[in-house]
Amino acid sequence: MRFALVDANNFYVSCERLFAPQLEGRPVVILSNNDGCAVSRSAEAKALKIGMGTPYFQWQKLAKQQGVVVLSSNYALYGELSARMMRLLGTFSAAQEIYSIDESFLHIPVSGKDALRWGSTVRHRVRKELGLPVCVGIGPSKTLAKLCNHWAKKGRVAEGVCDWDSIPDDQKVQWLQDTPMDAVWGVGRKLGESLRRQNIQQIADFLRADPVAIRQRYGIVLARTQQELQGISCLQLEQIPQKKQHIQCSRSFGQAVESLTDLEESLSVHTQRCAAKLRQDGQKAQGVQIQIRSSPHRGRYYSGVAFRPLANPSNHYQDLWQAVKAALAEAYRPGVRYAKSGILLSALQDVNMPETRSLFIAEDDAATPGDAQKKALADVLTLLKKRYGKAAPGFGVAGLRTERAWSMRAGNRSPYYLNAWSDIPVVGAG
DNA sequence: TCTGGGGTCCTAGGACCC
DNA sequence: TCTGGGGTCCTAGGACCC
Repeated sequence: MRFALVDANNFYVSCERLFAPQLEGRPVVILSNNDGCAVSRSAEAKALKIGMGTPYFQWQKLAKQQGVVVLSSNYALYGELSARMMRLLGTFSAAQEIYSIDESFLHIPVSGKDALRWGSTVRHRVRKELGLPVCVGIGPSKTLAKLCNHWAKKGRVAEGVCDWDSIPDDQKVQWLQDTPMDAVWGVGRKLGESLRRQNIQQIADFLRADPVAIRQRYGIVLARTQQELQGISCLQLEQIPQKKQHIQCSRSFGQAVESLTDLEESLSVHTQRCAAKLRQDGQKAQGVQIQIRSSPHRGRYYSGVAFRPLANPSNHYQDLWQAVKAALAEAYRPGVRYAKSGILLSALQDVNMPETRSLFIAEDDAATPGDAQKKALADVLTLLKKRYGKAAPGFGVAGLRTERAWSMRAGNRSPYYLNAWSDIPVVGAG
């Protein structure tokens, strides 16, 4: 069995260019939430040495001088285009794993040298039907498919398709000799540094290293990576998305806040998003953790974390909110300039599994709404959300004010081309 | 002035048990 | 002076991914 990894080229930038063709050939950078750091860069922007994940203020001047187009991120747009791309990719193979917003692993449905032609077809159809540029890496393991995709993106092969089995042997030796370890899937900055200290610089060094020593020093994960690079497949395609073990929602504030009220508002919004994610995943939570913290980059750092178990497993806002409020009271310290708040739901369980309920809470207490009523209300709110988006009603302290001190900054967001009639471009309107 | 968000997995260390 | 061994469970923190 061989694997393909199909990965879009600077996906967010490519999405923006679809609707703004004048951005072709120009340096373009997409910023993270709050216009914080660079998360997607066109080839031209990479050439200007604007690093992935670097804070905007560090290269703002350069961007201005060089005429870089800087955009806030528009996740509604990227999400919709991602869904279309994944649907199309799914038609090329019986087995697909959606690995990230812009990547899919696929089983290759053809054998031998036909793989190259198959990859080329995939690439051309995605380009033609969706307008998105992608590269295809093909190999006998997921890690080698990833590596070949990396080489394809670096332009080492013609046509953006790189097949491990089609690389001439002498070339393979050469590439393994000149590709550094941190290009490998699963090897980041720290591991890369540590390996370098062990005199393992390039992939070829790593392939020569003693597997027992690797297993002992670095653990099972890297030992597996070594096997995968040798063409022994250890990682299977995960076609059915696993249920999540944690669900979290957090956001940095547009500007620092100090008041309990502001923190409550933001946490209430996170609680509603978390509850929606939980129901979407078909799960209930048994515990809630909140975190409020100041900026780690300035002044004295404060991080307040508090946990509350839920009396009964739940996926309803009303129950979660009780726990969140209690946790907030514990974690809050006055006088701190808070930069971020977040919620983490843990001990999740399938809604269909039998649950252990509290002995001490009367199930038929008429004073509190029962689960059926909460569910009915949640369903209605979900529908309204779908129809009216941000304008839909929500619970409690959230949604009272539309302009909040803590709202995100998004100075230059593109229109919702695919989600709002009013934002659809009109051909010929200039 | 200004530094994202949401996941996973692994390991170390402490509490506790017999 | 000298203070066991082996197991489980939980949590915190680190590293990685995109």
